[in-house]
Amino acid sequence: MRRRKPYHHGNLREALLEAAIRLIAEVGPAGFTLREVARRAGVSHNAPYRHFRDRDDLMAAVATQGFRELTQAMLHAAERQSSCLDRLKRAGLAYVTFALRRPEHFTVMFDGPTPVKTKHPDSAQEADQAFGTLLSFVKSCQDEGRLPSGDPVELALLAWSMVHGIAKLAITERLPYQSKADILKFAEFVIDQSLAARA
Amino acid sequence: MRRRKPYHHGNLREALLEAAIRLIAEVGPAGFTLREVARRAGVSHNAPYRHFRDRDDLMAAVATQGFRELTQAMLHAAERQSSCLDRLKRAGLAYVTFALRRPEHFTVMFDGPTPVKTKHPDSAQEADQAFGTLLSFVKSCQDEGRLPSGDPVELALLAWSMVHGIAKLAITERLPYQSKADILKFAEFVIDQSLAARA
DNA sequence: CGATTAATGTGGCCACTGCCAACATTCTAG
DNA sequence: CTAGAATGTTGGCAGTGGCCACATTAATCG
Repeated sequence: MRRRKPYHHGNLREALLEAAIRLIAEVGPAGFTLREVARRAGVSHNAPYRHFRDRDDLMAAVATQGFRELTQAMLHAAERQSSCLDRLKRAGLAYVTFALRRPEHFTVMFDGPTPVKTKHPDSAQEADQAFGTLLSFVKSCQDEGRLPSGDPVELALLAWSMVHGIAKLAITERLPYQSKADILKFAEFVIDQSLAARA
Repeated sequence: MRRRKPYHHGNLREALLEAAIRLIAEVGPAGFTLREVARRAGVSHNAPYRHFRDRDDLMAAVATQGFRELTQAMLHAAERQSSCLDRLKRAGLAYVTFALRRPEHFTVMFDGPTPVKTKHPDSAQEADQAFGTLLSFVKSCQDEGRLPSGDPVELALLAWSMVHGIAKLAITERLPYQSKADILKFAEFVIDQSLAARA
């Protein structure tokens, strides 16, 4: 759409998104401020309104990007795994890894009560795609008879709840593990337990 | 401490807490405002500062109360269960039920990045007690040989992650279930799967 | 080309917030 | 009964989100 320096600033929208992400990383989603974002992008406090309806709209854009990255991370992690169960496991670990690497993204993606979902279809669609990725791994395991047949959605939701719980507790520092490595080890333990049960 | 009508207002602290909880229930933790709480309690916008250091301190008080209620709910649910596994299962379901009944409390309790934990020891202590309750159920199952021996903390964290993930996804409306009954049915399915695996 | 029009960025404004300081009132001790 | 502590009030400041009217630049079309 905008290949060459398009308008006044250049490409403000992208710049604002970047600035927003960095700001959230510094002060958290709560301390996040539209005006500070504008400041960092070097524009007036009102410029962002030309690209985002309001504060929440910018947040939703951050979330959208986060979901895309999450989907990619899961797909990438599952590559080159010969066993379908391994693919599922790797995807789950990638989910937790993503949360640890981008805790602010993760928070924005999942803490919004759901205004994001109703008023920002882009975000919702990317979220569905992320879940769809997990779901496809579950289905392929069922096809190979490595998971019990039954509602694949229910099983995928089980897996999702699992890794989501771990991720959320981890980034809010509720788990008694210090390093990311320890957290991932715990995640692996949990996933192995769940998968071993029905292998 | 304060049995008889103590001071000017009566007992402002309690009134503020109640007003805060109702306000959060209406507008969510984000839209929550100290001044609005004061308004609802019928006092000036600065009165709350005599009872709470700042906004976060009030939030922490809400969280503290939430953790207490959560602990009670789990203990109560586990009563009169003859099997230790049933106690564990009931406690887990009570965790999800609590989240569904008091989503605002739950959000305040677990969404804070962790300023709550460091600056508000009361809240942290009540949170530990809630986890301790879960842990005790796990331990008693191990003692009876109904759960594999091993680090009980690790198993309790597994259980916690599980129900926490379900609860969080449920109250942010990420699960494709409409009624609380359906959500609880799903939670039961998940718990049964996990427990059946190692019975 | 040149002028019109839409897209983008700016400064000013309002209501609101959290929090601080100074002051007023009421309770409790001595 | 009085001094001092506890509680509540008024006023103020800096900062925010979001609206408006205005300025400036880019894209389009005669």
